[in-house]
Amino acid sequence: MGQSDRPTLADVAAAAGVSVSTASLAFSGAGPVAASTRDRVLAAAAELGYTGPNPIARSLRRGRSGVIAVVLGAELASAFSDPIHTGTLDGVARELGERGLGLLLVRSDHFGDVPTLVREGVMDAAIIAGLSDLADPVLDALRARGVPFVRVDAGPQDVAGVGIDDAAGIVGLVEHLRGLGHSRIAVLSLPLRHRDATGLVDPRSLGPIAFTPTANRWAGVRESGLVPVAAAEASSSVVEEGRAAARLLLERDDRPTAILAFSDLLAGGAVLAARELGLRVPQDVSVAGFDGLELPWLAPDRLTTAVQGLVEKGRLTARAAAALADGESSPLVRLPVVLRVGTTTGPAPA
Amino acid sequence: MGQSDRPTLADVAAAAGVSVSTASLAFSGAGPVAASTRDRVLAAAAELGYTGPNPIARSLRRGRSGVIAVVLGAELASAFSDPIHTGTLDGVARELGERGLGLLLVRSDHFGDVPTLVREGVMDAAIIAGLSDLADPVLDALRARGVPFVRVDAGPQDVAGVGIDDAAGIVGLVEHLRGLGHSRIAVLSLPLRHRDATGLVDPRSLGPIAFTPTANRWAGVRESGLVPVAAAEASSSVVEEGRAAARLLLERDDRPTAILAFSDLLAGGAVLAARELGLRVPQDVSVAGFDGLELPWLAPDRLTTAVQGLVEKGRLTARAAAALADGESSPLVRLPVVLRVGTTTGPAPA
DNA sequence: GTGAAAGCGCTAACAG
DNA sequence: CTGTTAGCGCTTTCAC
Repeated sequence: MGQSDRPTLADVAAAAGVSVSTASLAFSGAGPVAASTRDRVLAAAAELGYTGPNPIARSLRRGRSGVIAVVLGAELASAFSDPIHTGTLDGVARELGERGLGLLLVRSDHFGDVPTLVREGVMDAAIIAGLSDLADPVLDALRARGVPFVRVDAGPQDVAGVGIDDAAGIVGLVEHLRGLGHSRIAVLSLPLRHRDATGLVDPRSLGPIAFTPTANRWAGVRESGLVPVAAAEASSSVVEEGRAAARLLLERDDRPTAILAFSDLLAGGAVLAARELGLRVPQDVSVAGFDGLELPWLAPDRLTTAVQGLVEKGRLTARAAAALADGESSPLVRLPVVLRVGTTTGPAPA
Repeated sequence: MGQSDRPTLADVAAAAGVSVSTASLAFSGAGPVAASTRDRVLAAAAELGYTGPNPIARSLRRGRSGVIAVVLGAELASAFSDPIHTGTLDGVARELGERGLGLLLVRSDHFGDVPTLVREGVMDAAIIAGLSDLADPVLDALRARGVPFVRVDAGPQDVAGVGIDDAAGIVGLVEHLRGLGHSRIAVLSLPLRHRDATGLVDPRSLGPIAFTPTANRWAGVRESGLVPVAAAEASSSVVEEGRAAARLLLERDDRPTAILAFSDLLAGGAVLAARELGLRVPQDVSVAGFDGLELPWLAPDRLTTAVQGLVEKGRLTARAAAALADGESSPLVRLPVVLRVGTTTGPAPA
């Protein structure tokens, strides 16, 4: 069953009594071939069990592989378990699949070496998801190879790529909470830096922020003019850490009347924490999230959140990467987010 | 920044004043080269910005691509959102990454055409996840190409591949429930067939089962000697459908004292359904799942479940695929599952 | 230790 | 419409 003894185009051509180039045309359709000739070639191919041109040889000849790499920076140690990543990845996979482009999936541990595949893998372009630093060695390796790339969640430094309008989303949420009369609002932040632990932070002096979405969302907080009464950082965007961080916020003496969480998983954790502390949501405390996930386990509650189109973001990113692979340039796209009011936010308690 | 005008090994060889073959050896280390010569070659390479042999040309020459395809049968319309799939995929990605093998991710819609990538993508072997039918056109296409493949969750028909001991897991769960005094046990099944709707089913006449894990788990039910008092089928393994299906079971006149769900997501939904109906878990009704997921949102409860090693399953599958790519054969492996008793099962009510 | 030569399987000019 | 020719960039015998 090895791949070694498969027939080649030359075999097919010989069997059909035509030249290799004609046989090639019969398969690619990229040139005039008499119908009868083509049929003869295809018949010979079927006879020999030839299933089509060897894609590697084709790639070598064409100078293009038709493969886009997706590099997952697994600082979360869980790129696959974060619905934000998988949602985007789904969009990427759909778009590339429809275009007949291959998707080479590469895990990068970020704290380890540059993956072999980044240095030697076959790819025409790359999509970078979840790496925080423009000076990342992975990016350096790609630059050295001359492999163009786009970043998901493009930061302010980027001139190309796809991102969402984080800041506007946060501003919308803050306005929503203010409209409900909330003045004591706490922020439950996504991680600020690698390896940070879950804990309270001072919202007035955060220090440098390593992750673009986190930075963008804090920018939204500033833009909205909100001065949080308190802030906590979760070590990663998972329910457990959201619960732990929210607990720190809710056990303070000056308990906030609303928690603005930077992700829906964190917000979901905050709702659980509130319930555990005997607080009613939203009567005693309102909770808002970000991303627009469906969290069926929160039922009958539904999160108030800023909805981003994950699949769409993935598709656009894939399209950008395909453009780069074609030698075209692609613009910086910033997708809008839409406020979705659920049942977890309500009027501020008196 | 195109890939087109990159230096080749010939350029490097010329610059270093050696032959191409020597330059090749300097990079691959697969032959005797004087240290001084090698240094000269590497210096010339650095000078020219040559980052190493073109992987496509190397593949063509070697007749191997170093790429393993992972075909996701997306009958769930959600291969990425099911933690079972992503967990396995994570294991596959880790193992292949460590071996320097590429992972070509291919989505297959199952009801559409065979994806172009399955027919033309570059791969030495393939891993099939989530396709139900051995006669699937995707598998036919791979066979025609001579691409060897392994299936995740290998069925009884398979002679190779990796699976888990579903039946033993179910038997263990049934024994656990029986040990607690339960005699009225209902089954909350994974989908039996494509496009089935969520609803009650007759456990004594299920008809043909299209999905291997579902079939294997029902086999476990039979093996345990359990005659369920009722059964419901969920249209997919998600919390919502588990909730809906469990509701149907719990609203019956002869309410079961325990629900045995075929997946943790379904079980989680069942816990929610019970709570909504004012039933205490486990005092009024016990719920057991399967898979061993962590569901932090169920806190403070923890599911009683049969734990499978998802990452390990992925790693073994990848190892099997790598063996196939090397022309070796690989055995059928069936991984054990381990009963984990949580807080959602307890003594049967009097 | 190093070089020359052959060729992996295919496509794209270019002639005819 | 079809055939001839020339590589794509590399690895690998095989001589020297």
